[in-house]
Formats: sequence, structure tokens, C-alpha cells
Amino acid sequence: MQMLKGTLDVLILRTLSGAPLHGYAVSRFIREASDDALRLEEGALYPALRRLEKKGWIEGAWQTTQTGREARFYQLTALGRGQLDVEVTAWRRYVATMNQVLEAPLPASSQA
Amino acid sequence: MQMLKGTLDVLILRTLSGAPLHGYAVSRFIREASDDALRLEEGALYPALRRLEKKGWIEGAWQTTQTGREARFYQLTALGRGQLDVEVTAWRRYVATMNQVLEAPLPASSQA
DNA sequence: TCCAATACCTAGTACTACTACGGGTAGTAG
DNA sequence: CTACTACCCGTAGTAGTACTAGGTATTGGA
Repeated sequence: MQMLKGTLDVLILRTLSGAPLHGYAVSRFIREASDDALRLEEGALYPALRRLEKKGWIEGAWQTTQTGREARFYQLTALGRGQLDVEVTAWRRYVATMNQVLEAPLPASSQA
Repeated sequence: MQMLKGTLDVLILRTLSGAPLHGYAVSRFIREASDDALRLEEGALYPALRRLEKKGWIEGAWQTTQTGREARFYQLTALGRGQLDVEVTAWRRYVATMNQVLEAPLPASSQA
């Protein structure tokens, strides 16, 4: 499934809202939580992580995984936690608005 | 409210699924049906109409409005009607998938 | 020995909505 | 009579974002 542009950030923020994770784990979580419907490509993942870090919503630090590899673990900042709320709310409002338009009585052609 | 990229086409197709309308009326319908939340800018509207026409989903024709102006009325083609179904379904599935990820149990940091 | 999974990354591309214009008409408030 | 709003069409250029396609390296299993 193609991702809608503008919906990735909230998914990443939500994914990191529990414990710090590295990029690959973020990608895997989103894929698995969506039953394989959303595949977060690496060409979108890593730039997005840097973007979010630059905005101060997440913070990265190199650590060692359980498998003994070096990986960059990201965690939500306080700012990021607020942003998550903002974006979840915005998403739900957008969905409601879309549904509203998709179900509104259609206009007649005779309108000016 | 900023529009999510990729959600405009379905709104236009849906708007035109009743009677033929000109661009301005499409814009007005979406704005009013969304209670002023979605403002379809002209720089997005007209290119989108041409895009949809090029894909064979809508067809435009110059006609005179009730106010005596020349305007380009667009109507859905048979192809466009099918596409509307496809896109509405895709949208609903996307929303369901997003919600699924936004509500899934979070992973623990200890994952590999 | 080969391949999948794990882990990182960048360069370039395509697509799409937005900003900021420009052109013109009709009706109405002042 | 003037200014302003609503009506109607567009285009050019920009910004943002996910995708394609490539590269590097390690680990473990078949």
C-alpha cells in the first residue's frame, strides 16, 4: 500500500512513544502492526528520522543491540510527546473531515 | 487545514459523481461540505482537474453557467466512476490501517 | 557456500498541494 | 461612481515527502 504523504511522522512518533528503538525496529513494527500493509522503505525511514530529530521531537544515540550490533536508538523528547498528541488529533480530524465531504449531499449542476 | 497529498483526487471524483460542475463549484462544494476546513486552492484545483481528465476519469466541456459566464463543466466518465469506488475503498482501508498502527501494542526496546 | 535478515546510509526522482501571480465579469455596498 | 466581493479561468515556480535504486557491513542458517 502506498503511504499518503504526510502520514509517516505520526506513525514514527507513535512507534517511539514507548521505548527507544533503532530505525530498523521502527520499520519492522510499522510493517507488522499493519499486517504487512505498510512497508516503510529505508529511503523514507532514515531521512524521516533525521527530520524528526532536527525538529527536536526525537533524540538518537548509538547503542548496542541485543545481537551485538551498533545501532542508533531514537527516543521521544518531551516536545515530541506533545507533537504526537497534536498529530494524532490532526489525523483524526482530517479523517472526520474527509468522511464528511465523502458523505455530504451532492450539489446540483444547476448551481451558479 | 493542510490537505494530505494524495487525498484530493477522491474528493474531486466524489464531488463530480452527481452532476457536472465547473471548477469553481467543485472548490466551493469541498469548502462548504468540510465546514470551511478544506480550502481547495486554485493552484491545486485546476492542475488536478487536468490530471484527472488526462487519466480519462472526468471529461470537461465549455458551457454557460446560470449567471451567464463561460465555464468548463466536468463530469465523471464510466472509468471515473469505477475509479471513485477504488479510491474510496483505498482511503477507508488506509484509515483502518493507520488506526491499527496507532493503536497496536508498542514494542519493547529489548527487541533485537 | 549462498542467502536472508539485520543494521546503516545517500542520491536522485516523482508526485502533489501550495504560493503567488495574472486576466476578466457581474453584482452590491458605500 | 467606486470599491469590494464573488465568480470564473488559468500558469509558473516552490516545497515537501515517500519512493527507487544503489552502497556498506555483520550474523546466522540452510
